[in-house]
Amino acid sequence: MSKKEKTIQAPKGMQDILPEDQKYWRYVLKKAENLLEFYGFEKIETPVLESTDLFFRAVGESTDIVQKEMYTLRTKGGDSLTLRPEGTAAVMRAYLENGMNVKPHPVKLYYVSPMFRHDQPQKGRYRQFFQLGVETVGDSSEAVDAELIFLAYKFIESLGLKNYNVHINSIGDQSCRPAYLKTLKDYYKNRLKKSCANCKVRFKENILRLLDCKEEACKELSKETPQFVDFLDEECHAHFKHVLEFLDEAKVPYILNPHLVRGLDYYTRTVFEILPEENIGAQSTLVAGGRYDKLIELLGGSKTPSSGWASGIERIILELKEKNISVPEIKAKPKVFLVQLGEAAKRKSILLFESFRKAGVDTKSSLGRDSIKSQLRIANRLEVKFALIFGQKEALDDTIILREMDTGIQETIPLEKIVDEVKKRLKS
RNA sequence: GGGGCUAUGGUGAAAUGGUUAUCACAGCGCUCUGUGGAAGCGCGGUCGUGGGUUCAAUUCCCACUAGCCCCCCCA
Repeated sequence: MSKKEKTIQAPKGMQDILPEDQKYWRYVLKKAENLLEFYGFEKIETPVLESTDLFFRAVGESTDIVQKEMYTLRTKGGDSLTLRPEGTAAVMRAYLENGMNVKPHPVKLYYVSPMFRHDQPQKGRYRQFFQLGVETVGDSSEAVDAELIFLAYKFIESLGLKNYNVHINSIGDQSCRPAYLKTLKDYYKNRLKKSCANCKVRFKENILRLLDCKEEACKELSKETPQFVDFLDEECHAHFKHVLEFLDEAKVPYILNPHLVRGLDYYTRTVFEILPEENIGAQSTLVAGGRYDKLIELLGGSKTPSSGWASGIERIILELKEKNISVPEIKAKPKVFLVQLGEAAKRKSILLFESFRKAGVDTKSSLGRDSIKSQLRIANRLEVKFALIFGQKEALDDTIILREMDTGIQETIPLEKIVDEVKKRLKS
């Protein structure tokens, strides 16, 4: 008695994308591609693994992503590599490494790639998930931010999703942020005992994060918080103002959200998210992004102000399904089914089938089956228009029976004419 | 890292502390090596894993694992 082997499951939080779901993926990717290519973005792929150091430097050591969510492994040679938790850092590394800084700027790039974060899986959140990322590198203009936000919004809209808002804020830059952080510190100093344990840590490590804490007590506190807009220096303020003016012009609905900050350290100035009107929980964010003027310098490049966003594909697809948005089917229904009987016919069937492929006629067959009954049953289930019956007799005298499935009318046709005959009848 | 719910053929469900675990759908095979949509019959589960309670566990208890969901956080 042989024992059955235990079956193996996919790792926690990782899922198969099954054939029946492919139509959603193709739909979303096609929409994104069409839109972005038109706007001059070029596709880039980077390795799944990067030096761990890249994310330490780019994403920030104090962030949750780096502190507790990275899949890090050591190579036999002793290097520390990490499955990328996000795309921007890797793409900027590729930008520098491949000398894209000599290209005309801005360099506009996009990618659709799997990202990996070791956190608790739940709705719309997986340990391996695909991100569509879009980056405009080397342009500090407010128009770039506005265009990116516009594109993000158009992307959502083009999918058929309605009632989404852009939430937007500015978190300043190196010159004005310190003053704001100091004010924030002063504000919280006396009130810290009212806030949650996490926020007490954040107070020391990343005080900006106090603003978007979801704890009730902290929410209360942050209502009264001095707002960053009032502390932006002249340049940042003008930049932000102009972004908003562009958005007004482009008719992108936005909501100023002074509590919007980002979980990654590299952001400066503009930050934004796209959320459904009815649900503003963290995991319903469909797109998030912002400007990162200092990132490339952090990675050893020269001053290259840039901006971008990312969108979780699984989340988008979940949303499409929830909103009952229909997407086109991928596979056309086959038109013809080839039924074969007997060894000789079966052998000849291979090339016959191929001649239908060459002629562009969508054909199916089941060479493994022998009985005419079971083959016709499949033909029927596939709802083909014609069945071709190719038996011993036909194989011998080079003919084939063409059966119209609806009527059951059959006709014997010379083998060399069958492809043309089927094509002709499919047209009429 | 914390919490809630769940785990029975491929799928969806049922029942049960005690011979052979039930049903529907799907799959495959046969009735049917020359004609489909129908019908009939058959095949397929060591009841997630490990331990405990018990004469006896798929059933009760515990742990683990996984799934779903929530907090945290992110896309």
